[in-house]
Amino acid sequence: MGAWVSAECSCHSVIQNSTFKATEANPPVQLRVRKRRESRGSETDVASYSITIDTIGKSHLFPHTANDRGRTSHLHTAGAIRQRLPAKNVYYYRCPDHRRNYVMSFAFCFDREDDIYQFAYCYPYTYSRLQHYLASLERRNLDYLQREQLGLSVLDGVYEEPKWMVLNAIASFCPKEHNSGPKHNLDSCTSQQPIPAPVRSAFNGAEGPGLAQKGREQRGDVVQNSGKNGRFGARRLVLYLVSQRRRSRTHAHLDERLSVSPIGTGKLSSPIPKSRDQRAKIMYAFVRFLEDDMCYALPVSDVKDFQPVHKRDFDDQKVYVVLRGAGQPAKAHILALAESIEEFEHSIMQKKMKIPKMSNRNTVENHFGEERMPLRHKKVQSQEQQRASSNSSKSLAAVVARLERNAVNSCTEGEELDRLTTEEEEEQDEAVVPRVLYEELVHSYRQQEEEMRRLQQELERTRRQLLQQAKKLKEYGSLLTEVKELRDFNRRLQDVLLMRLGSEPMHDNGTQTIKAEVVEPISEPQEVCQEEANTSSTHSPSPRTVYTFNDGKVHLGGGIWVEEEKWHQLQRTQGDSKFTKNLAVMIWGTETLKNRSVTGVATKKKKDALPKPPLSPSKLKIVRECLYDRVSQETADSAEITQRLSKVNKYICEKIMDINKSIKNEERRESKLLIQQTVKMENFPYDGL
DNA sequence: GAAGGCTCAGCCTTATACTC
DNA sequence: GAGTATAAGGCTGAGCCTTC
Repeated sequence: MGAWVSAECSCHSVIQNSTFKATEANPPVQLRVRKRRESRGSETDVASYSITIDTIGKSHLFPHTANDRGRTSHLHTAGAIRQRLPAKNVYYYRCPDHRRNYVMSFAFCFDREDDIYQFAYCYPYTYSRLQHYLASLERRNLDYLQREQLGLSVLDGVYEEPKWMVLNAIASFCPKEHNSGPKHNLDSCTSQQPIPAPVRSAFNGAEGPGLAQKGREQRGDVVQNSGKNGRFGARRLVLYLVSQRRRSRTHAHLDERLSVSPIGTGKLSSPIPKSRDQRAKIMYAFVRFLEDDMCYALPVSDVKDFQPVHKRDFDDQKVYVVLRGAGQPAKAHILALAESIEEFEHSIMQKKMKIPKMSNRNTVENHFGEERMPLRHKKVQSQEQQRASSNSSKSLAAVVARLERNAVNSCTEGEELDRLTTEEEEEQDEAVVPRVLYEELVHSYRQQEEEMRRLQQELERTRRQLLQQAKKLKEYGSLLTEVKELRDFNRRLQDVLLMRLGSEPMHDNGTQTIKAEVVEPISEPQEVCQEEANTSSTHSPSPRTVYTFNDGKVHLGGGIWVEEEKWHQLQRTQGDSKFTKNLAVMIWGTETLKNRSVTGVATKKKKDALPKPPLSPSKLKIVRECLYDRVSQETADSAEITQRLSKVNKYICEKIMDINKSIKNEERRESKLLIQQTVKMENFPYDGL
């Protein structure tokens, strides 16, 4: 079919206000109707349509509406007969054809194409809940409220006992946009709002003994006008209380019982029978004049157009015209009614009657010399101010906390009815929150708390991971620094090695150098390392030498200086062994060497031998470097160089043993010489003889 | 000055113990 | 098992002295 449906919505549609109301121009929620290819038996003319509401998100649903099966059961249709759509025919699901948006779909058969069908997505308000609320209203003992049994409805052979309130007529006074259900109607009826209060007074007075003629005249107009604006009249409200299955019968019964026509078209029977004796007893009114806030107890006859029926038959918000002093009329509020002045005094002394503060002007004394600030008035005032200031910024947590507090209070009271009573009383001061909404808010709050805990745990875990990463990064930085140092050290070593390998003698311009004296001249010039410049002034500058000559000494490196002459002699020695041994004697001397070993390891040949102190590794290094310089000048074979250098320790060890051997031989020679001299001395006398 | 003998530093071998 | 450090002993040759 593919046409838009004029889906008129009631004001208590779940989709707030008019969002559910589809129009052809700009449908906020699209109702797409598609004719189904089916028929109901022989009634082929009856069209069956599949109605789909596009992009209706979960936020549009009642909290408990969408169950686990994704269905909703609170769709209603109001055509000729108002009925509830079966849950099995209503579907709520994600539709792939609508980009996986939520879609509500239900099938419906339009019996008559010329009729107007209204679909309403209503918030459920159960009969039991309504009964509880009515009970709580009864306990408030409102003078303008009376509840009585109106009639019985037939429901499958079982007679219900619906009760009806005369306030149903006033329910229609509320504007359409505020009429969101039976409970709201009742709230509106029983409140002190500008519209219900005078109407209520007029209504009570119209059929009751205290109704003024003017009020009687106004009643019909007000009711009639309100009935035009209101969506649900009295009869519609009745429909909430009785069974729908016997609507016509029950309705007729109610009409008969009420003896009324539809609201605004006929007269109402007296819903609140009042005793004239009760009215007759009201003799005095305690009033406060607006002009000076003075309070007086005056006869009710001084109040213009005021004939109270009972002690609370007045509107404390209404401004009455009261004859004051010498018959001068003045505007005043009625604070209380009593049979006598003594009763006023007694009530004030017993603090049963509170005198509200009328204005913010300076303190004034009332007739009794007392000034009282009614607690309730003060509470309401402060709450209104607080509500006005913080209503917009009220957080979800605060709302939930309040709801939880109310729930706890209600649970401690035990009885459900008491809880409802308490709730209804509180509802006068605070916004009413449905229980389903409360439960949803609590559930949402719990979920958010859980989510917050989870996020906090995740945050803590992430923080620990960051700390570990930072620690690893720090370790990595130190390792990186160490690697860099090692790399630099290795590079330096490589440079030194390359320098050693590339340091060749040296002169190519005829200038004699030190090494040229001891080694054979090399035909080709080679690069020399200029790592250490020759600062000696006694020799011709040789950029190829690696040793520093200064003041007759040669610096071998590591702070080791040797005599230049001895160094020259050393260069003339042949063989690695002699070179190494002589260099060792030059560096350490024989006196040091005879008491040392190369590595400090004790000899194994003698079990009780004590280890001799080792030679300095740095000086050993110098010896090796000198030998390396020498060998590298003779050969470029690294293997040979390595092999020859590996004998440095051995050479030095041999030198040490040779020294010791020499010493021993010397001792032996001395001893032998001594023996020989002794022998000569012993033989001398014989020779002389 | 030449030849021979002696001395001893240097070198090599061997043995031992230890480490890798 | 290979390599190393240490010690001891033997071999060699240069150097010195003596002798011729």
